[in-house]
Amino acid sequence: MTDQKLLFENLVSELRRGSLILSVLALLRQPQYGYSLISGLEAFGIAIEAGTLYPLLRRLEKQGLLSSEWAIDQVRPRRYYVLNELGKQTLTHLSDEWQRMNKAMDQLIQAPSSEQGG
Amino acid sequence: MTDQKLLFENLVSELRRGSLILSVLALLRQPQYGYSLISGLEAFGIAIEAGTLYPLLRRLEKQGLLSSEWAIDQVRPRRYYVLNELGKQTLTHLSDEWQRMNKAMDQLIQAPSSEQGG
DNA sequence: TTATTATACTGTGCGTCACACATTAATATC
DNA sequence: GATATTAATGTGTGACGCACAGTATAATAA
Repeated sequence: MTDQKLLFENLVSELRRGSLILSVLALLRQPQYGYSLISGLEAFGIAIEAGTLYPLLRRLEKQGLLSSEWAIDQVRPRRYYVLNELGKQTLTHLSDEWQRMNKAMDQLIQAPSSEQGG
Repeated sequence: MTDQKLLFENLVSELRRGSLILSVLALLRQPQYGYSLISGLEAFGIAIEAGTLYPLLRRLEKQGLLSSEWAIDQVRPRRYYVLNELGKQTLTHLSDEWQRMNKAMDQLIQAPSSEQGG
């Protein structure tokens, strides 16, 4: 891979970074286990590494946004995560913030350069 | 500040993080100096710390997306930054990626929870 | 004379992502 | 029956980048 491609990949990583948590929270309105989250997000075109997701889930649980439990009555043992009350509130707040940022970014990107600066 | 507020601020930071570079690049289609970027972004509702911006500008220049020069013929010496060719291309690519992510996030957030999982 | 605004910069700490790795078992393939 | 792939969950380390708290200077405004 060329330097420029590496640079661009890096910038995209950084861009994606912020939205990771929000997308995970959004999916977790319904109970999900790690592996299903990965494929679920991928179906939406959002890539997340297992080594990123699992620590993230633990962190979010530690911060009190999720609760989790093992389901052993399935083909394979799975640990299900789901939003709790604080998690739902946080999702709402973060969504609002996202929408807000979104409008700002749209204006910024689509604003003709000539109207900037000055 | 309460723990929960701190937590939320932290999550918002993380959310904002990805879009910082994109918004800076977008403004830099026109020559800008650091301080004008800060106020310019603030006018769009995007907060960025001076201690975040200046290292970012230097990094982007080092990565070959910007060029900069001092303007000493003004009331105060200012260092102007502007996108170069690679920077413009990068901005285009990142914007596309942003739009893509955006659609995905919209679907994720607005999708009724009942259609998820399973 | 003091406070505020304008302007640029640095150093350090902390949080978080990505990558590589480890582990186990159910399927699918040969 | 042996081998590969998929399903599933984790850990440890490195590197990167933001935020915060500073430093510094000078032009304005009070």
